[in-house]
Amino acid sequence: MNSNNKYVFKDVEKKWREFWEKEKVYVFNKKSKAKPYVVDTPPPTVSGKMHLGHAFSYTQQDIVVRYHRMKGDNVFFPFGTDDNGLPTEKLVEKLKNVRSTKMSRHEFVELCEKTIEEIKPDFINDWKLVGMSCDFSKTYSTIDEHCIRTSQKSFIDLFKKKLVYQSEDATMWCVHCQTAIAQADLEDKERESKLNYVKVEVEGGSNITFATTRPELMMACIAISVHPEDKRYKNLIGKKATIPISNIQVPIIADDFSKIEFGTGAVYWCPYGDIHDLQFVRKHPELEVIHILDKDGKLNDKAGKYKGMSVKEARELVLEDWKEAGVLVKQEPLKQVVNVHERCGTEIEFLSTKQWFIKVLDNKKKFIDEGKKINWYPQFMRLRYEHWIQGLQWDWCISRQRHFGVPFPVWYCKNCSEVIIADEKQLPVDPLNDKPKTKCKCGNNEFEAEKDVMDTWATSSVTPQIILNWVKDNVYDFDFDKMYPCSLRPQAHDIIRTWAFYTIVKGLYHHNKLPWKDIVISGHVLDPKGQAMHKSKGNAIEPAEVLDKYGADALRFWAAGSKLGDDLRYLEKELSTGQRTVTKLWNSFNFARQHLDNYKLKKVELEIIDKWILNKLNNTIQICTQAFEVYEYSKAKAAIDIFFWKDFCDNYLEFVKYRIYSEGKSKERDSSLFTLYTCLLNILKLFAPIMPYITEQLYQDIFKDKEKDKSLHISTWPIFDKNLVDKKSEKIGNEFVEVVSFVRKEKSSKGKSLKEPLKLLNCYTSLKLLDKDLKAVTQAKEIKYGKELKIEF
RNA sequence: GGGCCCGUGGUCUAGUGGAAUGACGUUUCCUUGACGUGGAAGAGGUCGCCAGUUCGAAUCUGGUCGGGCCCACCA
Repeated sequence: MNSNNKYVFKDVEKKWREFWEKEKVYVFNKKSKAKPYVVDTPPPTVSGKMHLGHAFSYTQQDIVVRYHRMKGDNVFFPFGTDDNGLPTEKLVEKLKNVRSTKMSRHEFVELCEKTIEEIKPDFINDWKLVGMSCDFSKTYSTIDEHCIRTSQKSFIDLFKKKLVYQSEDATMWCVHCQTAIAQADLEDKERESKLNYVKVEVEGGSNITFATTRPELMMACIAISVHPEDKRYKNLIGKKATIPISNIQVPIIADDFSKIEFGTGAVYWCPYGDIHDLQFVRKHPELEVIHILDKDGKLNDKAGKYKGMSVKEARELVLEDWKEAGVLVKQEPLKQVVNVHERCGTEIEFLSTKQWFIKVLDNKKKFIDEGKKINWYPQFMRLRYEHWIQGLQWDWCISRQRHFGVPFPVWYCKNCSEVIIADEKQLPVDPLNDKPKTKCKCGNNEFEAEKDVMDTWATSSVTPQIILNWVKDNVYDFDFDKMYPCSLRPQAHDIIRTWAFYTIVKGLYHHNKLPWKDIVISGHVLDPKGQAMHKSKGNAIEPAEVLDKYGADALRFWAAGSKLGDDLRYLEKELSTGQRTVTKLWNSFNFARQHLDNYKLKKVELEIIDKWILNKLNNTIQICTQAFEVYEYSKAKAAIDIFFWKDFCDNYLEFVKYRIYSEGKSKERDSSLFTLYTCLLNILKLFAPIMPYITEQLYQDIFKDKEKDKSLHISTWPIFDKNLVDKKSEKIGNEFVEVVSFVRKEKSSKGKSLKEPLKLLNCYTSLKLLDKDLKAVTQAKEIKYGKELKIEF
């Protein structure tokens, strides 16, 4: 390395990435007796390419994990991918231009497996490029045998504990994906709708007008309700109304669900138009539900002339028919918020189907109480968890009428319909290919397989069990009972209601123990205007571009700048700040190494200025350590950044140059070299979690022979050294800085160079001890000590 | 409608009771001894608004306006 040496981040990153892998620097050491620190890493959904949001949040995780590793914890930082279920199916459909509904299941599953194998290596590599210190020696996939085994064991355990049940009832249904979905899979969408007022005849010659947004369900109408206190309709309660066109006669009943003020106060009920229909039907068991909608969203036989039409088509036609019949008396525009399936944006319907559910409603209080025992960072994120639970209206529907997912370990007896659960020893099981180990209780040996697959969340909610070897198949070499729970769950805030919640549910149900001690919630990356980044909006930035232009360390430096849990805008200029920090490190260490090449660390009597900077270093170590302990990586970053750039480079290095360059051996020079060495090494360590590449390069260049650790990243985290604390030197040093900056200001305001000599400097008596330093730094020919601060050129 | 978060120089941001932090931008100056992707100095803020608590409020309380997110939504 010489002064013309430029830092080429691409070469450096590649070199150390390969080194870390070869030397197994991040591989979990099961023989270590240190305290284990297990990270329940989020398995990213395989989606072709990493996006900037990933780079952002995974970097933040990696930073805190690297701190723990250096601190001496025995870190297990696994890596897996989520690559089954609806998101994967959607991806494969898009990449291969196919529709799963138009293929055989077998064919489609094979295509999924093949496609995933094609794209996964590059996908995982993106995580390595940003410098993730995961143990990549073994990665899991949520559809591999180990995970299927774990997921199926989870199901069986819940089944035995009667925490999972099968039910045939109205459930939320996506007519596009043609599967049941869970409450957590919903998203809100505002739409312009019309409230249609329809006048219908009532027996005895009177009439009633109801208002509806869903004309298409007319053929399924089973009742009209009015508020019991509504004076307008009191005399109609109990009578029958005739729905036009269909000529169905329905009762007019009293129900306080009908609001007197909304619409006309009269509601027509066509189960299932929305969730209220369910509640209504349960309240009125005497009414028989008419199922009019098929799984594909088309109206069926019971829809009469509207049979075969989609909801949208039927809506138009019914309105036309009503208009023609003269019963559509009014239409008013209505802003309506509807629930849509988050994966495809399709408005959900309610269909009566048979599904598997995990009980959650019965234990809301327990989940909330237990949630309080987890350390949430930032703390307020716990409220999102609690509010979600409070708002839950459904048990957790885990069955999906899809193809590529973990199969239920379930058969049905062809004779008596008994549910047969697989034996735990035969997992993983595919009921379509395998058979139960024993006959049915009724003696029959013929079975029908459960064809549904599990929702991805049903599997990703057991990541702690997956990584800690609950199924004891030794894919991961752990004693589950000793290792569970994990130390940390890092994740983003949008999946608190799903991943965090479901994982807690499973942990409590299976082990009656929370899955982790800490949960750290990260934010999202936004575009420069503060909008969410979406490929479809065209404002998405690819990490590959950023890595190519600025390097991983600069990207990480940027990601470390957001406050814990906060969203962060992507402003390109902030990447160059990171890049400049890398350059500054490179240059300052480049300077220092000329003087440290043959230096051996030895104890010396320290100069006051050296004690001053070591005090600052100590404070910085303390601030960084405390910040990292509570996952406040951005505070740690700010502290080390200021220490390095302002205190160390701008001040300290300038203060000691004259001693460093002085000829021959001297106490003063030795003191400066000791301090230089100590500061530099600790700066590297403090920056190591944030910028692993440049720091490793400098460590290997300058310190490797002297410090012995094969990698900076498994060297020890700096410890606050009481012996270096010296309040008196700190005070004098601060005064010294004050005088120096006074002199700099005077020179600057006169347009003079900082090297301009001074004829005379008047300064405080307390600095008399620093006469040599002052003369060297200010270029003063003569210094007079007193109470004044004054200069003469 | 309910809840949570936020509102600090042109932009972004630190700061939960005691003289307003840093970055970017901007202006002036400084290049023989690591770095001009640098250094020094300067300009620029009624800390959204109003009221209250306090000796003292960016910080606490109440209200208000504005932005973001989550949840619920009326047939």
